[in-house]
Formats: sequence, structure tokens, C-alpha cells
Amino acid sequence: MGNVTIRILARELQLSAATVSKALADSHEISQSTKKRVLEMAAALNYTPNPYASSLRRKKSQTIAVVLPEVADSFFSQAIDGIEAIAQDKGYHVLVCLTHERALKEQAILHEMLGGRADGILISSCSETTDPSSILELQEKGVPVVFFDRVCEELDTAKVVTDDRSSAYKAADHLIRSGCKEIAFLTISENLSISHERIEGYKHALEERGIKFKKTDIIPCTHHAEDNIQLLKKILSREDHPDGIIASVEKLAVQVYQACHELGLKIPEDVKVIGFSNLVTASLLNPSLTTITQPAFEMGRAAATLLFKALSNKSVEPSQVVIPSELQVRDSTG
Amino acid sequence: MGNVTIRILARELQLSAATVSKALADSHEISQSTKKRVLEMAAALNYTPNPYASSLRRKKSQTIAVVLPEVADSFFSQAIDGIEAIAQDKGYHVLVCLTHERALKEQAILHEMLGGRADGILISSCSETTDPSSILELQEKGVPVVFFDRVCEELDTAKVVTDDRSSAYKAADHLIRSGCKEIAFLTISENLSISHERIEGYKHALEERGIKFKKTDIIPCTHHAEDNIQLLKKILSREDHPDGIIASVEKLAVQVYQACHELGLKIPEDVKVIGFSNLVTASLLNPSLTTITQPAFEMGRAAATLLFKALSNKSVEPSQVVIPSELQVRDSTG
DNA sequence: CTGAAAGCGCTAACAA
DNA sequence: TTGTTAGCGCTTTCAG
Repeated sequence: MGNVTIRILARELQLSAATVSKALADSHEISQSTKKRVLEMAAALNYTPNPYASSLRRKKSQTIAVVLPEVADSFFSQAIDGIEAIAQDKGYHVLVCLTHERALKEQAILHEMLGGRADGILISSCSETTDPSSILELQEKGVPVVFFDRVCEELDTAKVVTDDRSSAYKAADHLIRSGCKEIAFLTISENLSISHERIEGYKHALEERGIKFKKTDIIPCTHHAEDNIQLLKKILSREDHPDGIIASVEKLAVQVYQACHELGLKIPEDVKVIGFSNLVTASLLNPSLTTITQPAFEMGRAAATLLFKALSNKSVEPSQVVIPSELQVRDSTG
Repeated sequence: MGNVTIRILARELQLSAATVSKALADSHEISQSTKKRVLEMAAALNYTPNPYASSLRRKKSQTIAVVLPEVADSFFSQAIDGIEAIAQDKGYHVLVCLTHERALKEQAILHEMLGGRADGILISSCSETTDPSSILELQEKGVPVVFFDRVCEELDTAKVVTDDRSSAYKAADHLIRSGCKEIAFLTISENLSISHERIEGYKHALEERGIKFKKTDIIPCTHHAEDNIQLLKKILSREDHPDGIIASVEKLAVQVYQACHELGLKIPEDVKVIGFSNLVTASLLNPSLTTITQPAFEMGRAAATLLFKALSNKSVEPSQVVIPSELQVRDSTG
């Protein structure tokens, strides 16, 4: 590889490696003139530091890991943009680790993080049950962990969430006001904190409006689009199908549209639809989709900001930040 | 940090560090019984290797870097999913580096990669001009670089692209057959290889159908949605506005819809639209959007596969893989 | 202000 | 089959 190392720079400059290292780090104990010489030589020889040597020595990787279910989802990709904006600003790298909604994968990733690959972790947990042990170990080791969106309630970490419960309340309330009598609630996993919160908000709205909650209106969906569409078609083909649907996950909203299209059902006449979604195309859909829009980018930024605060303070305060979502009424509930 | 190291394992087991290291690597020169003991002790003490020590020593990071403009774009996020699927399978990590379409940022990232942070690089270059020097240096250092989608023509690297030229040809041809007389072509950067290819295909179709190419029909757009929408509204407000639009970038297709909505223009009656896009919602838009759908996931997979081939072979053949896109005719050109 | 020495945790030669 | 030794490239005392 014949790489240019600090030693080589030092030899060329007739200096010690230590001095060169300090000069490159802009240490105050090095004279301006030496710094200048070092920097020039570094540029001339096209020196690039070996990050791993530095990490090993300093026990810091200048890297944060983002652990999340997938990236092909508007919420997550926007959140990554927010995270990355902060990280880049702080001179940190972002390792993206996808769990594909598999608890085992998530555990493996987190366990691996114990090795010190990342200085801090941002996580939006997968829909299967989260095993808190690795998280706890990470915290014990002083690796700050910040949950965002899909948090783990049992854990005492910093968290960034949106107002899931009241958003779901608003969604359900809006549907009821629009005339819906039976509202189905689509979810991917009931043991996910946000699902739970959202279901509570939904229930609350029903209660308040004197509609009795039917357990069968909570529709557990899968991660397979086709299966969901089949299921939705079955439900929507019934004589007494729901006249309102809340899709608590972006993808599910799309699938409802697909199912309706295939069945020839009219939105909002036959069924009104509202989705938790960050789709840029929401307003362009046929019909335009009423959404609960989450502040994805801001949540990413906020989570990263909390993480870096923990990283500098060394004190990991388990604060909780709530950034409100917004109900955007469009034609699908009109 | 009191981390469990190989030395500690060795001490507990009354073995040498080397033996433990080899046992953990499942080396053939270690007896089964010793391996078993080591593994058990490692599990008992919850040992996790320090990846940076290993990287430093082996001069391999087990990490690949993906350098791309942004992640909040269906093409890129799907491509990442494809890349990650392969990387995870090979036991590699994925560092996502965003350029935000800034050439300087891209250069900085690539330069930094010279330090050995990643064993290989996947890149879809930004829309500003790419400086090939860092890429060349990386190649000289034996770091394989694979371009995908937005390739750099001057560089002799492995590349994964789609059939941009013939796709654009098909798009333009389809519009002409649908009755369009003047077709605007929206692009974000003309010095981007794919823009160039696509424009060529577009020109070719015009020529073949006896429509004279007007340079003013190539509309250079920006990365600011609002600016683009203003521009589009200006163009579409003209008496003699184009009756067909090819959006060569996913976001631009969405912006055309927005501009038309705001102006009250009807798609496809007033203007027909076709977009290079991987939007899952394309078929649900109002009206459904005719697309050139790129094989994003497959391109990601293919690029990663090429990279790993280079990583194992040590021979970086500058092969070029072309995966065709698909014209999906929908109502926006009906 | 500069340098010498030590070592982060791991692994590759080489020896035993 | 196991152990000894050395060192990846960097940073951090501590001494000069």
C-alpha cells in the first residue's frame, strides 16, 4: 500500500512523529512555523490519516451508527438526512445499519456495537420485540443511545418522538367528523411503542364520540405488500366493510390505495383514508391523501443533536423530546 | 471502559493471545477443544472484538462506503437497500456518505477515503463536475471503486448503469406517438453522464420522427423545489407551452405535477408527462404517472456484487453492467 | 516548543 | 497445535 504515514512525514521534515501528530491536530504547543511546514508537507505528500489507528489509540471512532428497519421509506430516509446533516457538521461519520424489521438482526448489530465501532447510537427499533440487554450494556460502557420515533418504553434512554397518541386521536376524530361509523386501524406490530400510542389515541377518539371500540378493527399487517393488499381486499369486499381507515404506517396507506383501486372502490365516497405518512406525493395522489405528517427531518436532527450533546457532556440525560406531527386534510377524507 | 480484550480471554484461559485470536477466527491450526473453550469463555465474558484494532492490523476495514447525493430519493434509497443486502451477506458494513450534490463535498469524502476507512467504494456522483483525481488515487492504492447510475465517463472503473439513452428514446418516442409536438426535457445537470445519455436518446427520437430539436426545450433545473416549480409555471403559462414533458429526475416529475396543479393545467390533456422515477406511488398519482422505472434495487445489488468481486479477486476489471429500465405507460401520457 | 517511549487491541510470522 | 515477538499508525504522557 505504500501509504504516507505520520512517520514518513516526520522523517521528511526532520521532526518527530509526536510533533507532526500534534501539528496536524493544531495543538497549541506547536509553533506556527512548524505547523505550517507540517501542513505543507502533508499536502505535498498527499497525506491522509489512518482513521483506524486514530480510533484505536483514542478509543473514539468519530462515527455514529444509525440502526433502523429500512431506508426505502420516506420517514426514515428523511430522518437520515437530518441525522447526517448534524453528523457531517460535527465531523462524524454515519454508519447505516438496517435491521429489515428483524429483532435478531437488530440484536446482532447492537451487540457488535459493543466492540466500539461507533461512539454513539441512534436507533428506531424494529417491529419485533426489542431485547434491551445490548442497549443496557452499551449504556454501561458509556456509549450513548438515543431512540427516535420507534422508542423502547422500558428503557431509560434519551428519546425523540412525535405526539403519536394525539395525532392518532386527531386522525380518528377527523374521520368521525367526516361521517365515518367504523374505522379500521392498520398497524404492523402491536408491541411497537408507537403502535401502542397510536392505538390509544384512536381508542380515545372513538370513546369520546360514543363509538364502541371493536378489537377486530385493529388490523395487524405484515411486511409483505402483497399479503397486505390481499387482506385489505378481503376486508374491503365485505358488505359491512369499514368506512374509514387509518394507516399507521406509510406503506400501508399506499397499499390501501392499491387495494381500493383493484376493487374499484372510491375514496373517499366508499371509504375514507388517512395515513401516517411523509410521502412527498401525498398531495398528488388520486385522490390526494390526508396525512399525519411527521417531522422526519427534524426528528433526525433532534436525535442527532441529543446524541452529540451526550457525546460531549459524557452525561447521558434521558431526556425526551416530542416534536408534533401535523394533520394535513386532503381529499381522501373529503 | 474496562473492555474485555483478547489478552484477558487468554489470561483466563491460560492461553496465548495468538491462540485465542486464531481460535476466534476459526483457524484450522487450532484444536476443536481449544476453540470450544475459547468460544465459551468469549461468550461468558461477553467479548466483542475491537474492529479498529483488527482493521489497523489487517489493513482491511470490512466496510464499504456508499457515496451519493442524497438518500431521500426512491432511486437511491432502493439502491442502498440492494447494496446493503449484499454487504450484510458478506459481513461488511456500509458507510453512507452524502454529497448533497456538492462536488467539493464529494471530493472531500473521496479524499478522506484514501486513509483507508473503506475497503471499497460505491459511488453515484453528484451533479456538479467530478474531479477524477481522488478516484484515480484510490484505484492506485488498490481501493476498488464502482460507479452506479451516475457514472463518470472519463474514468476507467467498473460501472453499473441502466440503458439511459434508449430509455429516453423510448420516452420521447412514446410522447410523440401520443401526439406531442413539442417536448420539454427537464434535467438537473448537463455534465452528468446520465443526463447526457438521456438527452441523446431524446434527440434521437425527435430526429427519427422529423421533429427539429430546440435547444430551449432542454430545461436545466436546480435542487430547489420551489425555484423549479416557479420556472415550470412560467414555462407552462406560455401560450405555446410544450405539450409533453420528460422529467429526467424523479423529483422533477413531482414538481411538474405540482406546477400543473397550481396552474390548473390538465395532465394529460394540456400536457403529457413522463418521468424517470421509482416512486411506489406512481400508479396512484392523479393522474397515474407514466414512468421509466429504473431497476434501483438490482443496480445496487449489481454494483455491490461487482465491488465484492473486485475485493476478492484483487483484480479490478473495469466491466460495465447495463440493467434495462422499463417504460410503464400510465394515464399521464394517455 | 519538541522528542522519546509506550501502547491502544489485534494478527501475522516465525519458532517451538 | 500453541506461543513468542513484533508491529499496524496513531496519540499521549512525560522529559528535555
